[in-house]
Amino acid sequence: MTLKDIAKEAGVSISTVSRVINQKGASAASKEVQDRVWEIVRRTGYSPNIAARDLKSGNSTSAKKPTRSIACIFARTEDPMKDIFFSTLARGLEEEAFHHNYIVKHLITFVDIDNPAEFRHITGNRVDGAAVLGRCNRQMLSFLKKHFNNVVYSGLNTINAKYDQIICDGYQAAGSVMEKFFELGHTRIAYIGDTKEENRYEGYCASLSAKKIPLRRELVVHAPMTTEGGYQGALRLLEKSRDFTAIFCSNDTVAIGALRALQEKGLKIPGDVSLISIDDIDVVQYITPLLTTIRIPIEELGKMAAKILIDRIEGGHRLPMKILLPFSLVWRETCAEPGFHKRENG
Amino acid sequence: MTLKDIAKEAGVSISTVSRVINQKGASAASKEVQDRVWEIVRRTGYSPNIAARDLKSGNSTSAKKPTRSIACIFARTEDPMKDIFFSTLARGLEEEAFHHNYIVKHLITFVDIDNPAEFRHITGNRVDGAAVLGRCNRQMLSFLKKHFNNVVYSGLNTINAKYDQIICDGYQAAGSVMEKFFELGHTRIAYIGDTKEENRYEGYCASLSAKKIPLRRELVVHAPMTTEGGYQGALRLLEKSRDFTAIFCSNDTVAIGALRALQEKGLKIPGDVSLISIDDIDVVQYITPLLTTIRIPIEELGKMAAKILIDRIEGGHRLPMKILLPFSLVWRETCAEPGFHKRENG
DNA sequence: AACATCCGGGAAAACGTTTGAGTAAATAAA
DNA sequence: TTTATTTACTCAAACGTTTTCCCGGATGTT
Repeated sequence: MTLKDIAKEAGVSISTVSRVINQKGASAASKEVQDRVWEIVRRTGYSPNIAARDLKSGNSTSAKKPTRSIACIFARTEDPMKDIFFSTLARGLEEEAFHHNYIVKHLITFVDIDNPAEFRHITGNRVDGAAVLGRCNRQMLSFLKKHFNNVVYSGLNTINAKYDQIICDGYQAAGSVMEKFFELGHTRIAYIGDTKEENRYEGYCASLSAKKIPLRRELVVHAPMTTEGGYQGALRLLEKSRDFTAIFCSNDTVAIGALRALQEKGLKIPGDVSLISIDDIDVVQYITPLLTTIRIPIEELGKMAAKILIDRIEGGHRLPMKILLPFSLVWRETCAEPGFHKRENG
Repeated sequence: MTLKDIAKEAGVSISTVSRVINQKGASAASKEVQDRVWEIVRRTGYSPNIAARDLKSGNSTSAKKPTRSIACIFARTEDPMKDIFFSTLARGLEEEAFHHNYIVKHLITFVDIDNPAEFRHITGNRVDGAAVLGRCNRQMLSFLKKHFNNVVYSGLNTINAKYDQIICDGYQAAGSVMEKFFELGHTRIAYIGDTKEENRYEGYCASLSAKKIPLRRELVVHAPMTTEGGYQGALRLLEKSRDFTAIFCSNDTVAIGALRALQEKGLKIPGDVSLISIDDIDVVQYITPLLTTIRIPIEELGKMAAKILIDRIEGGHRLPMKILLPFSLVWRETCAEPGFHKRENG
């Protein structure tokens, strides 16, 4: 079904049909013609060819007419638990976008964010801007910038200063975690999580070095930031060394996995080992023991990302901006002073 | 940047540029011309206008040329925990689709699945078919059918037989839950969850009636299927009556919320009340007590949905098919015989 | 020498819209 | 009555591709 078909059937010109459908101005068409056209539209289930429409109205080129839609890009992990973080972020984004009358298109890369095939997938979309969530390398970023023009990053890592970024600083958050550990008297602190291009790991290292505590390789295990990663990571850690009183997990998901491994090995949390992580995703309130973690205002991060992206799209600002949202440690049950258990029992 | 611009700059015709870029056959162009064109393409960062391309190649109309992409449609809830179910389903879908060299576009409706504005959002996409997840009314379904032609539903509810559906029967699952309760000696069984157009509630009612147990209105509470819904639902249930020994929660998310409410009110699970739910989402293995629940093969559901949808797209079958995947009760810690505690202690 | 074949390349017709310019009739203003 | 204005349309030109048909020349075959 095309406008031509409708026009023929209604006995009017294509332009008339187009104008009826798009309600252009007052002198659209007579009531009679309008009714005839709409009847056909409804009966045949006609819906306009968006490619043609976009092509004509310039929606397809660089940035003539806005689409009032933004892309939300992130890489799907293999871990449902980890998706909670992204879901929450995405919800914030959607909510704020909706509030501005924007639509968000979810461009979820499946296999690999570096995969050129994924690029094609992403390129296929026409949006006014893109928000990229979680993790993103320079290559991807510059690609997105070139293609979508307006880009904002949201997550825990600081990225190249030429992009808008709304972040909760993982480096500083890690610092807070370590400081809390130090404050409680811990010095032998292990790390489980990603160690590559990861703010949080850098924060861990920096905190140790600021305290003149040497970094012990046997206390850091590189693991994917998933429950399985946390589980296996903790197991590997225990194999390498037991000489630690605290573990810093790079996120809640890792912590949840690690917790399970530790418990299976008969360790008491926080009796034998204290544990702090980062994120405060929704589920941590329902697991036992309740995770002591750094609260990231995830939904706010998403909302702010939408706000900044839309502001940029609409020309509100031109200079790249970096917005920092605050975090806070929420004290729950997985953390105590070293030797806490013994003293309590003795 | 358009083909015309490149053509002008390279001193060749538009057709030649197009051919070079699309690598058509052997007689594309001389090495010399190819190099010249590619140089300009790279330098200017040209990328083809997809609207024009789609329009021309018929990708925009009904179903001439396949896009090798499918839509994944579901309604975003306000609860991150509930999203786990959909994430898992979506991952299965993505994985299988990827395996068939299809791309999945995520069309997440935000506000309301019945909202016409959402329809526009969805209509904007060109895909070969659509998989709709979780919940879906007839109106939406027929709309999708009309627009996307190939539609498959996946979830726990049986839908109109004229659509492909790959489901895990919530009605029967509810029956299994109730049977288990009966087997353990429970007769006063409460229900928390959605009661409208919901298989699971129907299963609850049917099981009671099969056992000649009258349905007691004070033991069923209608609640949104979220943690908050489960929490509030359990609270309301306790206000209305305490005369029950077991609760059937319509999904894990509700169960997790309910569990919290019950524990806050000082009830022992499973000592004072037994609890069974449905889904077996990933997190239930990490909460305390471990949920006894019906295991739905969520990821399989997604995979099968992709498989069937793609088969239909490629003309593999024409008749609507209903595929049932098996479920199984996984026994964990929230369920026991009534009076279990007393006997154990005495 | 005559013929077919192949190869690099061009002209132009679509694809389904939107929209500015134009027109004939009806109505309003002079 | 004539002239302006509105109403209700139609025509046709774009938008940026892809693709079919064409052509001139080089090469190969009788």
